[in-house]
Amino acid sequence: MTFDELGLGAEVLKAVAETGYTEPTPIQAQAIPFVLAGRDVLGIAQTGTGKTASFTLPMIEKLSRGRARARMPRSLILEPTRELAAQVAENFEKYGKYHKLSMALLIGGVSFGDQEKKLDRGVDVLIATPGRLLDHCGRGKVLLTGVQILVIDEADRMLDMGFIPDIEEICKKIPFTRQTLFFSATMPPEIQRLTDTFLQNPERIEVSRPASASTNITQAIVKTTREGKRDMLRSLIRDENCKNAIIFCNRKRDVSIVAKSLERHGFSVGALHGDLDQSTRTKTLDGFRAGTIRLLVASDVAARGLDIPDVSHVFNFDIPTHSEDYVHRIGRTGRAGKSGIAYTLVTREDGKYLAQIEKLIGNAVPVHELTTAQPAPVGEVAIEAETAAEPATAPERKPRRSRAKPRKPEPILDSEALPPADPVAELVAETVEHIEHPEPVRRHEQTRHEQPRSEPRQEPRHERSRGRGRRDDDEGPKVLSFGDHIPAFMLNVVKLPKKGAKDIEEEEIEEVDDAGNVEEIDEIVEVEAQEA
DNA sequence: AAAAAAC
Repeated sequence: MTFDELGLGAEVLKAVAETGYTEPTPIQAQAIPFVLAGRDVLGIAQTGTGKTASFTLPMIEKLSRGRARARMPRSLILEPTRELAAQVAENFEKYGKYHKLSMALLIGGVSFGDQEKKLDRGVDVLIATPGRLLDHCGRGKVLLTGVQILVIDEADRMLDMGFIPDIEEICKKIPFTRQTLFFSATMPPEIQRLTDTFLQNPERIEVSRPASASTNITQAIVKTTREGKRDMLRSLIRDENCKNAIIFCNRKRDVSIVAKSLERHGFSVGALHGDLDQSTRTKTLDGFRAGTIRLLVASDVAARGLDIPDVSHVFNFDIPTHSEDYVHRIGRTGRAGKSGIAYTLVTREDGKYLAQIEKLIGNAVPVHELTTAQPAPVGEVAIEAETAAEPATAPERKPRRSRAKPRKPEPILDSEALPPADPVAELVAETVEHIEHPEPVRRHEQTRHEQPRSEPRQEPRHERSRGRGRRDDDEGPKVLSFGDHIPAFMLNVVKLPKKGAKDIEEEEIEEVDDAGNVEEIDEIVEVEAQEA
């Protein structure tokens, strides 16, 4: 089967040929003729199956006839994340290079000005995330009554993210005479219901999963402890001689911390999550694609759909708590016919998540043992930043002002240089730890204000906004309904037992120490809270 | 339990 047989025009075929693709993927082969024929399509497929081109190619073909009018786009593609939207836009540019199609990318986090200018000039293809599109609609800058082709991509993810009401609102603005292409990786009942209302007599096309739990991705779990994760990660990165890697964390805060930690250890690293400003997100992703950033520490914003052809490794710094996400995350490697390696750090608290993952993929994930206990000398490790030799790559430490507790001195020996610990003794120690402190309470806000402070410091906003924890010497939250007076009972804070509290405080400091600079981490968290 | 998406 070749692309010529699908009914696409010469210009599109030329653009496809120039990218080097000769053979359509199953979803392309099946969907393209139906899209060209004007049929609604329900595509059940994940990214990595060539799904994007299965709608962009025939859309370019269809839109090549006709002209756009101001503020009335002729087609609309909805994507759940900004990065995916940008990726689809690139796809259009690549395959539409021999057509004069105008395109606008409407995503949040960037200025309205350019987007409005493009809309005014009239666009053939509008690619958008729901929030920003509705914003433009509300401002009267775009009319959807001229949309002839609507694409709803990654529908199940839109559902996960709570976008369905937005999608329904957007669909109401588009005439029924449109052609609708609807893509989803899975078909939960809620999505099924949507297809019944959005689609008319659709052609259902289902393609098998791309190499998810299959041959070209080698998977393994690596046993570690919560405290030992960053050490273990570095050992793995060195051990594996990674070309590049995506490192997934479950929380945005941990993305920042792990990225800082790796940076401090001289690695070439970038961080990606939804609270970073869009220009940083774009720059980081471009840098990773181009190879100037070798390690990408990311939240699940990068778990699905991102198409980076050449990712050698995926590390799950945190095991995903939703087993579906595991498949998506590891699917960022082993793409475009390449092989990939996916390691998941697992602690003893993660057992049930691992069980769910193994159930989903249908087999047990083997345990990986480190092959070296020695840290590689910095200069010899390819993946570490070229500038790693000069310790200036580590961010300069600002003096700590927010904590009275003195820093723990740097250990003389890197922990990796120590002989491997006796696993049995370790397990016993962990178990004892666990029995002594059965609840790993992490409410450090409450422990912090027991520490004397050298100078008053404003509580980071995320702590204030959550309303728990309060220092005796600050003003406290303003509660409007009580004026400035706050009844005493509202200021009661449940005190943790002294011993437990101390342990937690120490753990927090250690964590942040390794990550680099206490102040900086606090600032990051604060900035994130403000942006959220 | 968390992430994502609008100012």
